[in-house]
Amino acid sequence: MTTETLNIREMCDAFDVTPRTLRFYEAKELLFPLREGQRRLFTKRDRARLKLILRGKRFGFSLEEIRQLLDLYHMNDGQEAQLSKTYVLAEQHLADMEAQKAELEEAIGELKEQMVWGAKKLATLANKKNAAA
Amino acid sequence: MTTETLNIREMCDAFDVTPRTLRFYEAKELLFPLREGQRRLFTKRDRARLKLILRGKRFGFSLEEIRQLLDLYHMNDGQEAQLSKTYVLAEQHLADMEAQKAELEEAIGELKEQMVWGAKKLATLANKKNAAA
DNA sequence: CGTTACGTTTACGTGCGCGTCAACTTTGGT
DNA sequence: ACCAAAGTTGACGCGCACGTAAACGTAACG
Repeated sequence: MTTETLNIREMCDAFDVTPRTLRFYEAKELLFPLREGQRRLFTKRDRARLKLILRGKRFGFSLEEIRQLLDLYHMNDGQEAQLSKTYVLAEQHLADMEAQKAELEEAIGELKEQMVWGAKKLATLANKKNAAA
Repeated sequence: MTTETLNIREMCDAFDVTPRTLRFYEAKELLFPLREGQRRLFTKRDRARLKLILRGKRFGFSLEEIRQLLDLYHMNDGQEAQLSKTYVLAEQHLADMEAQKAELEEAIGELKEQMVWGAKKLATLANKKNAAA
């Protein structure tokens, strides 16, 4: 094994975030790096979680929402109550994401239409310039 | 024509936002309501823009990014330089949105997998309870 | 043994997207 | 004429997601 764990700098470089961000996420209980003395060691688990965190952010979820979602990807030892609660949460998130996907597709379609329109407008302007020359 | 323009309350009800939000968007030059005395009158144009604003927010764009995007849907009278600049911006936004769509699909797939896993776990726990009874 | 590099905690600062008064004008109803 | 409802402009406040500076630890290198 080359690098079982990453120190904070390696972690930052790997995910293009700042140390502050990683410490902040730890304080918010989104990450749980090991400690070597007082230094943080980020495990494979932390890397998987961070990937999901950054993805969630891109989808517009708050860190608190993401924290709850992360539990789903960590349903190892939970009791049934906790587990099914997490499951329900995941269902809602899934619904949100599929709604967002639908809206995104609609928005992409509309934006493309507008761009076709803009392209035509640009073409006519270019023609006028040529005609004037 | 029944209601050519909406006052602030009607606008709020129509889009489920607060007056503060509408005034804030106007201050940020995202909306340009007419004035009847000092009161705002929101036109069809404002309604179209607000719809796009709220959509943009759901996709995680900042108000400033949205403001620039809105110009595309308003390419009426611009000069060629401005227009082609806006077009380039739109291309980037489109690329962003399609990337987001791809990632969203991936995320949906992964989440579904995890949920299948969670469902199985829940099933085994339910079985154990029945067996104990 | 110093100092340089990297990491740590603590704490205050910042930009965004509004919320929430306060004080005032304008309008419609009785 | 009066009052309440609705709207207006400041101005300050707040939660989130970090940025940033200060003061300190420690490990390694020359």
